[in-house]
Amino acid sequence: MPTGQSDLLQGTLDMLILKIVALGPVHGYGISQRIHQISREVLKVQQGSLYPALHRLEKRGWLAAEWGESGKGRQAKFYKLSAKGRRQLEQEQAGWHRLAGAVGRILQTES
Amino acid sequence: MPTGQSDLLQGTLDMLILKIVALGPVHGYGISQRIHQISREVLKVQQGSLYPALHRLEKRGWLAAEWGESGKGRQAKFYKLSAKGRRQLEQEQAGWHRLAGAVGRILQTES
DNA sequence: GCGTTATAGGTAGATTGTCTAGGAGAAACA
DNA sequence: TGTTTCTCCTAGACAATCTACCTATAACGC
Repeated sequence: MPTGQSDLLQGTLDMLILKIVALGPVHGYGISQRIHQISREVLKVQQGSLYPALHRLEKRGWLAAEWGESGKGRQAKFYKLSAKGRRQLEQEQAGWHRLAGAVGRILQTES
Repeated sequence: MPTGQSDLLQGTLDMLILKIVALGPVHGYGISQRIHQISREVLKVQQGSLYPALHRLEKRGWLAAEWGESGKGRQAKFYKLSAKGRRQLEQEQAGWHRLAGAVGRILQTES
């Protein structure tokens, strides 16, 4: 648990959300489920982290929200990626690979 | 810049410090230099992050400090890894691989 | 009918880690 | 003499996540 009490790597949540939404419109609850599933139960997004993050991303114009009907007959807020959000996702992915690669190099250093 | 204004991936600093110290005794200033060099200038540890982190790690018993002479004729505080610190490093490395792998799986997901 | 679980949205406050922006002193170099 | 480099440090701000809570409806077991 590098982040102490965290179920995530701090700073990656926005990128993960953008990525999931890029796969197609989803509602918030579905985003947390997909992150959990695709990560094979490794990553877990708490609701107290998820919803503030979604509002943050919408406010920055990276996501657009629309109320609709979930597959289970309930009202849900569906998010989709804006063009700005897609550019942001690309930047964040590039930054991730840069930083994760650098961390990897340090961890691999011997003697 | 996944972490916004950060030069690091939040939560990895302790692990990086433990790893560098595991390579052999070093003083704080040297740790930041080595992280910068080994990461090929990608990672940069600010002094305002470094020293609090070192004190934190020492307080937790993962590092032991001792004053000595740096190669440049100056007094410097040299850190070495304790047995507890070595175990902690192993755990943090395992956690890193778990989480970074999970993030990677999500980023690789297609359509 | 009743309680529980799952689905879906949300907020408030605390914690924590890192950053910015300072300060200090000694050595080396112009 | 002044500037850069080396080495240590702290205070306060900021941002992200967590815990803990709230609401409401559908479905299921009993």
